[in-house]
Amino acid sequence: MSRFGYSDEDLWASEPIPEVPQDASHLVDGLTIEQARAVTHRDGPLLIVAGAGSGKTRVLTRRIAHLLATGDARPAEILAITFTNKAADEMRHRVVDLIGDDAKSMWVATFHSACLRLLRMYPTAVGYEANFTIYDADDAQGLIDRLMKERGMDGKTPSTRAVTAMISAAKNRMESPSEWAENNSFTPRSAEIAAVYGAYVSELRKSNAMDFDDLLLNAVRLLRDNPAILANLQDRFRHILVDEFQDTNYVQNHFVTLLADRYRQICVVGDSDQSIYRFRAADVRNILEFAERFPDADTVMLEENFRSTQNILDAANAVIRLNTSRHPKNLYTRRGQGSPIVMYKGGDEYDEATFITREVSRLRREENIGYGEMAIFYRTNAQSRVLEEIFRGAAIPYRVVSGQRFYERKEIKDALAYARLVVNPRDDQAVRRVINEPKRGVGAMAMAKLAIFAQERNQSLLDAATQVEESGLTPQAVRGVKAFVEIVETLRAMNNDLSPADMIGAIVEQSGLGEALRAENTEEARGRLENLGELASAAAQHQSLEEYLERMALSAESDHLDDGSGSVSMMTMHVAKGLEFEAVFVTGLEEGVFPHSRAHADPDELEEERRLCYVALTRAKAHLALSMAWTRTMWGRVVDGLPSRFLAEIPEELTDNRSSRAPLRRSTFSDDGFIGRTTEFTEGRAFGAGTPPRPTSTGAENLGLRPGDRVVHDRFGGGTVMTTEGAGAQMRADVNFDAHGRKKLILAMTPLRRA
DNA sequence: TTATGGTACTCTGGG
DNA sequence: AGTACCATAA
Repeated sequence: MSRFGYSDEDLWASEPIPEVPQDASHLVDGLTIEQARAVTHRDGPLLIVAGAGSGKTRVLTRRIAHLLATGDARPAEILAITFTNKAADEMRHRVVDLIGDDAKSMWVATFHSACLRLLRMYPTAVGYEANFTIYDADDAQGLIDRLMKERGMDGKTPSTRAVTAMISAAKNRMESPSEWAENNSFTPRSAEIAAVYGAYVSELRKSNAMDFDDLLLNAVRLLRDNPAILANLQDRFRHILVDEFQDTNYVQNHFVTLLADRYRQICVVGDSDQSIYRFRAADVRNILEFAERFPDADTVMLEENFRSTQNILDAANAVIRLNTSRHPKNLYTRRGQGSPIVMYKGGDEYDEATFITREVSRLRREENIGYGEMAIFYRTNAQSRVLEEIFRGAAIPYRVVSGQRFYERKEIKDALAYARLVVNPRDDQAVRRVINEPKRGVGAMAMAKLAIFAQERNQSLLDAATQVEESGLTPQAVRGVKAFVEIVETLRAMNNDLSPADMIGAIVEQSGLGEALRAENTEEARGRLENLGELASAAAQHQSLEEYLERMALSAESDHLDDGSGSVSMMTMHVAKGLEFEAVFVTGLEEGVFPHSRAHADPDELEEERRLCYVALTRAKAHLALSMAWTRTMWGRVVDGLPSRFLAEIPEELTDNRSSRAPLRRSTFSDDGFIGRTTEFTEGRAFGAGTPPRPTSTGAENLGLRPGDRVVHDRFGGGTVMTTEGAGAQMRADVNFDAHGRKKLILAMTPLRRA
């Protein structure tokens, strides 16, 4: 058994085939006819079109159990692919519950971890050493940024971000740098971008490292270019099941198709309406065209929803119906109409959050719904802060299910960078990360010189660093580099004798990270130390540092989420996919927030936002509330918002408008455009009853304002226009007020005149 | 040359 | 409200 925890013998271990197949009939108990068809279908490709809440996971797990119980498959012949580790774990547990421990030798994994496992078994077939490490998104972007700057690109146009995204997209389409250049000749600076892409690829190889995209890409290369290995794996994985197939991209589809090509025992499950990973190169066509790729495929449609009330389904259907590229479906439920969908339009995000705490308490009190059965969704992570603040104030237990991985915290990444060097001394990005962490006098200049020195000698950074005396660095820098080399070598020697947990401890102490944090003596530093302690305890569960490292690299924080535990869950709508809650709150339903402003100019993006909305709404079993805020602080500035189009798309008869008539928090009126007219709205007007509190225009949008113009605001006084955008009723201006700072205002709502 | 404090810029989304 | 980048002091 290798230190990575996988081996060939492991893969080929023979298993006894049950002499007498177990009785499998109980595995279709309680299923609908269509579900049972999906479970018992044999011989040939199968597409399961599974609407939201149609019992998809149940069908998948029953199908696997059924394959095993009937003796049609041995556990070792099954490869089941999901998108999250959490889904994989759950599926494995549920199958084990159904048919027992035999099932443990199945491969139930995410695309990334399945590919990684294969690559660890055959690294040399794709030109890697077995101890390759994984570059996370930060490492990748950092490397690309450096390569761009070396080529005189300043990282502005195109931005490092944009180039990183282009390279990732190219990899996911399996385009080489030269192919990319050909296909993108109209992209500004395409030749330079292609050069960066090419250099990026070779840097990764030189460092014996792969990025996330490489895991998929190299796995496909492994299969495509090594017929013997492919044949072996096809024999091994005779039964392939893929969950969330609508979110697969070109490489993933390729991977699955190669493996399934021989025996064609492939079952894919998905719902085109829930495809929300376009930004990750997911291609809905993979599911829409599955039947063309496998002409002998059978299709099962699961249209009965077992999760939500009809009101919730009607609302979700009303929104998704407006998309054009989809398989029309007709979701129905036998659960009855249910309670209406609650709508709330708050003055600002604090008011919105306060409404949610009130409603959470009411649901708990009157409907007897536990906190653990409630969830709050938002479009972007930044929106969680105010919600957390208000929940803390209301003393309601909550937890944020962060999309951010635990290991993205700085201290964790630093410790893991040392660990990566222990495993793979050629990991240059890890050297760059921690050679001066904690500070040992090796700054940017020293690092640049060391890199040139290494390049001249065609060595990795760490190898070059061992001969730093010859590099011509300043004495201070030489001392620092030598100390660093010493630390890494000590740690490498220790790795043979220490457990993973002790290794993390040794890393923290030997590197000086621990001491630096203790010296800081702040609350924050103590928190970071605690995180490092957590890292060590988590490592205790693993065989080796190597194995732990890769588990960390591919794990999301949401994977470690235990269920319920009596707290209200807060998460992005993307994280929410696949989950369900008794009560769901969807927040921030404002144009520009949700749908995100990025989608306004792009119909495809808008369709994706709509699918995201569909996903969010269909998470709710019994209670659904939608809310927005008329003003919201974003980027530290107060911004006016208009209700999301999604709100208007939901038929009014399904809803119950609970917008507050109570006097709003002062902050609502202290910072935005309609101050000074509050009496006009508060006297007898149903503010918040579903209409904007500003029936007429102030006329400020017709002043023809341009940057540099001086203006006077009823309350904020004099100011200078910085920028304007839009026109007519939608026209906004960014004004820098002499006494009140910068505000972003919708002019039609703003009591503003020329100075 | 490196460490540090102030200013600019950004916030989709995740393995 | 953070974080990245840049000018300035040590």
